[in-house]
Amino acid sequence: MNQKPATIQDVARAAGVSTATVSRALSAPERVSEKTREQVAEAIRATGYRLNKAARNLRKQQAGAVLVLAPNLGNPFFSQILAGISARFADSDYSVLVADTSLPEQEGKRLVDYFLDSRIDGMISLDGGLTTDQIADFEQNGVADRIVFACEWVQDAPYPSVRSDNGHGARLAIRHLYDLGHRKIAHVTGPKGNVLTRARREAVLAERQALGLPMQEDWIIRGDFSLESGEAAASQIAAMPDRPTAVFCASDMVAIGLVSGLRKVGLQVPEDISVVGFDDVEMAGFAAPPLTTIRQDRRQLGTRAAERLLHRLKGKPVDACPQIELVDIELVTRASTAAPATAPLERA
Amino acid sequence: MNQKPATIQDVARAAGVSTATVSRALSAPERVSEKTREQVAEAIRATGYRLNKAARNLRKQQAGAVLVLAPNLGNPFFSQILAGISARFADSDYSVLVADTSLPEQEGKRLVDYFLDSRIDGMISLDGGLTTDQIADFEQNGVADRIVFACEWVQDAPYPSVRSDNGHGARLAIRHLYDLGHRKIAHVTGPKGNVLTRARREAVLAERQALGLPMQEDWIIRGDFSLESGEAAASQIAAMPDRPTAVFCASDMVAIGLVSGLRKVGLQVPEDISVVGFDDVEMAGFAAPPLTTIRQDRRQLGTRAAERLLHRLKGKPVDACPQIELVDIELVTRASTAAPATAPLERA
DNA sequence: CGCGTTTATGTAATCGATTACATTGCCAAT
DNA sequence: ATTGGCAATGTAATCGATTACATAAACGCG
Repeated sequence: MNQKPATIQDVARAAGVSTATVSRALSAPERVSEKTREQVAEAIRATGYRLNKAARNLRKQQAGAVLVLAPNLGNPFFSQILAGISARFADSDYSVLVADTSLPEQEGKRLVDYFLDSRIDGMISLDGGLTTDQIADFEQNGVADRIVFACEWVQDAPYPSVRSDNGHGARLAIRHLYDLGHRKIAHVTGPKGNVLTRARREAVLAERQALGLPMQEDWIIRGDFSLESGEAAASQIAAMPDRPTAVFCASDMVAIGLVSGLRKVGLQVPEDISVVGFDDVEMAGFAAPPLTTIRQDRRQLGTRAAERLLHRLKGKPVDACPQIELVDIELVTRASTAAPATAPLERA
Repeated sequence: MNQKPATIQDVARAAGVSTATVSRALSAPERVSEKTREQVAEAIRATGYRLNKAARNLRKQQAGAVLVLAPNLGNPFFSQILAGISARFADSDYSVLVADTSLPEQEGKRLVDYFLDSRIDGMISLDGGLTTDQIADFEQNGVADRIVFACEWVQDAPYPSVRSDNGHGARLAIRHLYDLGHRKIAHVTGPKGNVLTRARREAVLAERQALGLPMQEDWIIRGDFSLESGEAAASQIAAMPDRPTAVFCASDMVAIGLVSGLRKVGLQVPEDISVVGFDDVEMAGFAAPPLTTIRQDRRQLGTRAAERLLHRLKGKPVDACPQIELVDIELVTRASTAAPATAPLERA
């Protein structure tokens, strides 16, 4: 019952036509007559034919797959974007491959090898931290125009990217805290060298300046988007002589870690300190207290990047779309922010 | 500067040998002489040759890829497993493809088509909820022996699976609560029909019985692993005339949602109710209060399933390994569980 | 009617590897 | 010297599609 799968030859024989006609009936139906088309359709049904993608790919000199490069698949933030990408490619002729740049197994490998081995036709990178070597590899091998960035991007490199308006998000956060009455606002950043870290930090600084808020060196605290770094930031903040009344975190994970850490040192959120996150991961609304945050539409980041890559792969002119596509971002107000407690002085 | 990539023909010419020899030098070095091997190596260096996987795959009648089927990529629980799988395949000749069964785009498609289109050689399913139609498809097309389940599995189907010892986990949870002094223990389950739901529920029932604990119909509450279902369970529990003093949840997400919901109705964890989760996602340790839970080694679930599939694909005898591989599980005690408050009666 | 054009289809080369089978040369055993 | 065996390599078929080019039939038009 388990024969060899039918090939296009078998179909051709069954339909009484040539393989060329079968191929055409499949990929360019308007080029064969109504009658033949039906015969072929019938023959396909009869034989249970399925096109062999490996054969097609070889002949068409393509790979039929795209790679999604994530800095850390274990992070739910990225998997949502992946889901969006996956959705967009689901009904295309491309398979979606994934690779994790944080994996030690990947260390030795050059990314461009995926292209050179004809395993992929294009790539969406969620990792803006590619090395200059890697970038150079892409240029040299002429695959640079089949790469799109989502969420993160590479500074000063000519790759199209789909991203959230990080500056706007950061400004919304600061503005929200300001409107609540906060003046002493700290910021826990992302990891060093990260483009998001930079975009958000710059916007925080600019907005604080614009609002005439006090700036203190140690109110900018280095984090790395992780829960742990948020918790670490909590002890730093608790130890400050001139303690901020609010903290804007570069990610929800940091914010949740921070809240957890603050609680451990006896500080309540939002009574003692207000906290704003970034991303609006599912968990944010269920944290204690529910987290005020900046929502990124992660799924849309994914689908739009996928869309963009598909265009590229179809050979659409490179300049048909803007290099940078911004996805809307919004403030979600929950219980982790409130007006600051009246200052001790005034209370006395 | 951007020539056509070198083929095996180019290498053969450069090395002054035939393509067959080049191929052998690459895939079976011991079959060519030392000298030739070096010539070929040199020619490869000189030409910058890279093997074309599409061509190899066509000839070898394989796809060079495996599919990971996830019920929901957006769920951090699955992405960790995916990371494990990805790691194991990183230095193999297989690419890792992902698909999300929750995607509406996938609806119409038959899973077996991935095999029939020669897009994949094997599959790891994290979804135990495949329909009997899908299973039948696999059998009929002779691909059933290239499928491995991880984490979840299909009841009564002969697929190998790597899973946690769910029963043991559930017993650990109940036992832990019992040891703290709890007697009225509720359980929020997973979704209907899910194998994990069943395994954990059965173990809960059995253990409660073994310990001689009171059983009440409504102390088994249907959930679906999600934050929302945990929150919903909270209101149900709050409304119970005879309220349990502890709840064991089928997932951490449920537990976190439950804690959040309980807080909203004025119940404190662990003072009023103790809560135990399942999975030990990163977040668990940072929840408020930090969550006592059953840790699953998700990464290992992934790597071991990958390992298993690789064996299958290498044509190793099907029965060389046990059908079911269990991964260790452990209780992680944190602050969401404590001894129950003294009963009102005794207190009076 | 005759010629150019269009439409439908067939023939066969092609993509780049692997591998069955053939060939060659060498060495040892008889 | 002959023969058998083995090691190293070459020749060419093969995987299953796509597509350039060729061909044949049908059609239009003066």
